[in-house]
Amino acid sequence: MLKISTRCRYGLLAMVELGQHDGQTPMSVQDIYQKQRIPKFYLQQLLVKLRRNGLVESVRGSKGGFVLKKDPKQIKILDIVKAVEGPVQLIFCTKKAKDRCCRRIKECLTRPVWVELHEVVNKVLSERTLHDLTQNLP
Amino acid sequence: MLKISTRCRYGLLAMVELGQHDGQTPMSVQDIYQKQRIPKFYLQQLLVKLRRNGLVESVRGSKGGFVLKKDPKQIKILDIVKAVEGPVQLIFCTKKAKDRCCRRIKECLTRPVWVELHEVVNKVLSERTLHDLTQNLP
DNA sequence: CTATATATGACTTAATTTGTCAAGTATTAA
DNA sequence: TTAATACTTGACAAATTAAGTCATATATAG
Repeated sequence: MLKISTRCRYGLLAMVELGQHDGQTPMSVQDIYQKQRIPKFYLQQLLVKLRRNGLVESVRGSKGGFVLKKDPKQIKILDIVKAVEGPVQLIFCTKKAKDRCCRRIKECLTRPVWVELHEVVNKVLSERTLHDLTQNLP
Repeated sequence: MLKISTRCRYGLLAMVELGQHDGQTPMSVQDIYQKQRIPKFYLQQLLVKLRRNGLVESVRGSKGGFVLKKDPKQIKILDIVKAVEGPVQLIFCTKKAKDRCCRRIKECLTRPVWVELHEVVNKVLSERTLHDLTQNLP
């Protein structure tokens, strides 16, 4: 429970790798694989998701690969997590989805903690950027 | 990823139910089931875990059931979560288990976010108590 | 004694995660 | 143009974890 999935870890690792790279020439899956030893086919899948979510750009053909699409300062960690995993929903009774829960009063007595957790996690993930990680700044 | 498991939700629901109860006479699995509709056999398992972790006391035999073992103010939500699920480890490279990770330098560039998440989650769970929930206080 | 409860551990079933593969399409260096 | 390189897609399989059930044993109030 509440474990960071490999999808997330790998996804962030790949992004950090791209962030460390020159920013001009594309890095191929092979390149990233050689640095991080993330299973190649799996990594590829994740990169596709990152591309579809506008975080990286792909360059096809020989010498192709992937490049960050934005300034690392503009890339929230939350964006990366969402890209590879979908929205971070610790519970299904946030404000937006309130109708899906709380039919029983007692259940709602437990809700505040989960909501607080949900908020605090989303806060951290949306305050930190890729830049924070590649620059070793707080 | 990062979803609250039913074990946690059920476990906390059961504890809240016990917290709402008179605190003297035991509540049977059946009683809790009737309030919360948590699958009976599953609930039982969870209660056994809560007992083994010193959060509830069991009274066997007719009119038996479960009672909170401590003052709700002394019961951290984290205790409950740990009881039903084991330690909350978002990642496996916290200070204590540092040796199990970070063999690759780059991987550690991603570590700070996960550590921060880990800490923030554990903080919330250990600051909130059962009493906070049953009393609707912040 | 008996009805009611918990205790325990094994066992299913379902869902999710993680990872692989194959066949195809696109691009470019040479 | 061609060979090499790389991305695209969707299906699939293995492994792990979560969720839920059951049978049997043990304890106790009345």
